Amino acid sequence: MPSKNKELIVELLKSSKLSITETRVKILELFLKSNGALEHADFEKLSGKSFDRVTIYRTLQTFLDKGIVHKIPTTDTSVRYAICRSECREHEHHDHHVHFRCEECGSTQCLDETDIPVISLPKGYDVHNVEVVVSGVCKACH
Amino acid sequence: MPSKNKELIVELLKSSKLSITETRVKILELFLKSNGALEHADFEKLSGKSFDRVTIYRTLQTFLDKGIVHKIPTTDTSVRYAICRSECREHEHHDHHVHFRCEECGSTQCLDETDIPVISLPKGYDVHNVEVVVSGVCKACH
DNA sequence: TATACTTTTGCAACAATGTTGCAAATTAAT
DNA sequence: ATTAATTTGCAACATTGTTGCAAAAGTATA
Repeated sequence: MPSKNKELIVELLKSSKLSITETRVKILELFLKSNGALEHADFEKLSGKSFDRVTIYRTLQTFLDKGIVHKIPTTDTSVRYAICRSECREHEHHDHHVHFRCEECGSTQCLDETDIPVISLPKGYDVHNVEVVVSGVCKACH
Repeated sequence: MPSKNKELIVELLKSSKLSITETRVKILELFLKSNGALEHADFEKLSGKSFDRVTIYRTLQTFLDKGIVHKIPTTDTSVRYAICRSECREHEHHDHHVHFRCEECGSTQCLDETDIPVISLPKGYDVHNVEVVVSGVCKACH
C-alpha cells in the first residue's frame, strides 16, 4: 500500500509536468494519508523530517497552480488545502462539492457525494464559482 | 444624512450595551458607507484619522461578540467583516444569505435577498451553519 | 458639573504567518 | 558522467494578529 501510493504520486507529478522531489512526494503522501484538509502548520508538524517553511509554501503554491490541490474558504486567517479529485484538475479549480468543518475535532472534509445546489442570483451577476462550507458535528464526533 | 447615521449607530451601540466611543462610531460609519465587506486593512486606510491597529482588532472582535458584524469566509489569509442585518444579532451569527465576491473589483457583498438552499448531508452529520460564497462578476463591473 | 469608577485606547513588545533574493543542492536531460 | 534547469534552504524582511499595562476617555453618581 505505501508503494502503491508512491506510484500514484509519481504518476500525478509526472502528469502535471513536475519533477519528482522528496518534498513534493512527502507532502502528497500527507494529503493521501489524512483524508481531510490540511493547513500549513500540519505539514511542518506531520512531516517527521521537517522541511523549510518556505519550501512548503512554494510547494503548495505549485500544487495550486497545477490544480493538484485547492483551497477551502475559512473565516480565520488559516489557509486550508485539500487534494483535488480528477474533475478539479486541468482547468480551473472549481470545487463541485461541499466542504464540512467539524466544530468538535476541527477537521475539514470534502463531501464529494454532496452536490452544490444551483443558486440563482439577482440579475446582473455572473457566477463563476460557488463555495459551500457547512459547519457542525461530523460523523466521527457525533 | 450623516446625523441620521450617527443616531442609528448610537442606538445600535446602546442596544448592544456598548459604550459610545469615537473608534466604534467611526468604524460603524465605515461599514454603513461602504455597503460591501471590509477587511482590517480597509479600516486603517479609510479612516482619515488612523486608529491604532490593536484598537481596530479589539473593536472588530467586540462587534463580533455582540453580533453586530459577522465574518465572511475567504480562501486567503484576509478576514472580511460585514455588518449584520437584524436577524443575525442577539443569537448566534448565522448568516442566512449568500456572499458574493467580485473578481473584477475585489469587493465582497452580502446578497440579502438570496436565500441559502437546504443542503442534505450524508447520515451522521449535524449541520449548524451553512456558508455560501459565490465568486464572479458583480452588477457594477458587468 | 465635579468626582469616582469602569472601560477603552495606545504603546511596546512579541508571536505567527507569508514573501523575496540568492547561493547550494537536487533533479532531469544529453 | 557531465551539463543545464529546477528546487531547496537560509537570511532577511513584510504583514498580520496578540498580550500586558499605564494613560485616556467614557459612564454613573452625587
